[in-house]
Amino acid sequence: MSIEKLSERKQKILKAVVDEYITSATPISSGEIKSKHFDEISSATIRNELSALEEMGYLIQPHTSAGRIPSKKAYNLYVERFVEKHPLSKKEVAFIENAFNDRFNEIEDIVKRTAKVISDVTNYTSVIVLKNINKVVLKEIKLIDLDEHTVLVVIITDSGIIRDKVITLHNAVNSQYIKDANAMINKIFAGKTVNDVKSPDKLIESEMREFRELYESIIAILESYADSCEESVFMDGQSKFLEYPEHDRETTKDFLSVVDTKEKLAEIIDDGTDIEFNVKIGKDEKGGIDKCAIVTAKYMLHGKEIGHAGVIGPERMDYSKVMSVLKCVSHTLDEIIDGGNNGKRIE
Amino acid sequence: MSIEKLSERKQKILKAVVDEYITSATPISSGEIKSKHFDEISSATIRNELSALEEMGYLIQPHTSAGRIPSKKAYNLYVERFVEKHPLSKKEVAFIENAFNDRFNEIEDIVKRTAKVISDVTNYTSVIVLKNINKVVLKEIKLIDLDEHTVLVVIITDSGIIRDKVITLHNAVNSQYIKDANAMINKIFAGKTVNDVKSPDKLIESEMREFRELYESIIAILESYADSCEESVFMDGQSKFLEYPEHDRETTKDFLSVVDTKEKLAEIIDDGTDIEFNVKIGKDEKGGIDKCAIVTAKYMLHGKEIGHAGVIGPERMDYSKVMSVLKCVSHTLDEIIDGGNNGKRIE
DNA sequence: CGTTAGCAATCAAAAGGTGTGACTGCTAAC
DNA sequence: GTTAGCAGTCACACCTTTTGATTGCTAACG
Repeated sequence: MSIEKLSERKQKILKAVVDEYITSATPISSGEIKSKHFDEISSATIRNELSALEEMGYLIQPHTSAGRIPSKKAYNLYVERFVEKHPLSKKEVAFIENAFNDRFNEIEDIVKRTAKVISDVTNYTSVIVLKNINKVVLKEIKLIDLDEHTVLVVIITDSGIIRDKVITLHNAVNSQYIKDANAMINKIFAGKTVNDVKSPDKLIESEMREFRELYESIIAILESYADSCEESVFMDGQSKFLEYPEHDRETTKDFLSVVDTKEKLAEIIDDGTDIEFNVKIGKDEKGGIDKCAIVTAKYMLHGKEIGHAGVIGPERMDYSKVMSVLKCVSHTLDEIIDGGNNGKRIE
Repeated sequence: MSIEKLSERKQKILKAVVDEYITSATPISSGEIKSKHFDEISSATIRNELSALEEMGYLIQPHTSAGRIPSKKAYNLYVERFVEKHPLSKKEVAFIENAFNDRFNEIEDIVKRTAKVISDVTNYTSVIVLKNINKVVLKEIKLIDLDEHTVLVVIITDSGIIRDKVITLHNAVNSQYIKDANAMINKIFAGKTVNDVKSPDKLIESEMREFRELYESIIAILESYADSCEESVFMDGQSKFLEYPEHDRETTKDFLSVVDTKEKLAEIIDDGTDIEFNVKIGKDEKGGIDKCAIVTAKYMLHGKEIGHAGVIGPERMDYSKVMSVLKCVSHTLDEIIDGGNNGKRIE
């Protein structure tokens, strides 16, 4: 799999095969390439080159009398070398911008729209995974006594995301008790990550014995918070998966079982590597879906990673377009959020 | 489609056809019925009866030399008349009880488990829709000033479900301002439904002009709250859909496009009718999925409807089992929640 | 030596033909 | 009303043939 030296012409021919296959999904013949890309050389010459490319593992012949289709190796090379800037049409850019050009309420709403717009413009299934919140740092925990048996717990993190829950205590408590508990809890939790807090140590437990019931409830809330955040996965355009004929029953089943467990999906979309774009072609030990390509992009906000957006489609997906769309959506989001219009109408 | 008088024997034969078809998914012949259900009468007689049932629209013959398959009409009759109590095996009941016999944190967690257990035991795709919260009555809105530009808004409803959000104000405010605003807001909102509040009238707007920014933010939160609650849909076992051979490409696409838009799905699962079980067979003007049956059950808690749970499978689904499972899960949930162990380990 | 034309070889996919078996519908007798 | 018996039907499986696209090879060409 080292970088073999491919002659200029071989590269051009290989690119031609992939380009053609992306749109036609049928094996590409030497004649087709000649007529559409290389009218100056004969089909026989192209045949020789194709034969060599097959030898090198870039092309596959389904059967002797068929044209060639690209191998995974070819797609990987294609993504690495041949994906050029795909200028989106004015219509497409307008469509993307328009999608956000409307009142929106909160993060969830924005994310849903983002998923929808990506799926609509690319015509593939889109997935968005919000960053695992376990790494978020707790800023403050507020306890507010509603009455003597119920307390409202509000969790505030450094990213401003909060969660709350009303808990019911078996023993009656008063305001002072709550204040004391609050001080103690903040002393322990403030500045820690949700993950740190999830597995409390014995020492803390003994310190908190006075507020045992309250303390345990808070731990439970944090756990549930961490759990629920782990799975903030949004999808759109699932039904588009079946618009591609190579997605047969088996592949669709595979796709659905990945989609079914959000954790698996999140792992695939956000695989921990720190690069802008990631392309996974086919299925390997580390997951993926057979006969499918998954293109993911890291989404940033104010220099911080906020999540990953991805697209699931056939191996022969329109990589340039997908990448351009992911980039354009990212840009648009940036501008809108930076506009500070959070929660207001954009005008 | 009126209730035609079917002789006892016709009914028995029709039931036999449906029962057989549910397990075999192949057209049922007269001989099969004779050997498995009616050894006392001849296949010729059964043929005559089958012929009559076909005439009446209960059965369909894919072609002259094939057996018969049930029509939608047959399924509807079957569900109405022949679905008997299907005693779940001890293993199944234990499995269901076990699923909840563990620490769980909050409503979302319970719902996810419920979806999973229903899908696992029935082997169909499960869907749970939590009741549209728009009908929930607002009990109180609490404003808590965090600092002079940020206020925490907490919404408390009669079902104890709350939501909160930190809002940022452009103009600095003090505690007294917040207190006044809080009083005013409660005067207006308390006792109303979220839906009522979503479209405020002019009069209120003029009353609130002093607190305009705050007021508008709260309306926005309520709207977003209503929106997000409308879509509390949970699914499990999507990939099981393809385990049924009659679910071809077209049907799967249909299924996925319903699943794709949670609103559509929610509408199908919770169609507003006030009956315990609802069975939708095939697709009609009011939605549904072609070649599929959707069985839904109303889930109650303390006499109040909390949502609907449903199962999506082939038309020939095991209706008795599905209904029994839905009932059993409902029971188990009831017991666990009534145990008051909300947020604690069950022992 | 790379390139090319020409041509036989290959093979999937489509089209056509045949047999088989599982049913039914009908008829006539019970 | 029920039944046995039998002819009729038709999907399905299997095979063969045809078609057409495409290749690989070879020999000639510049």
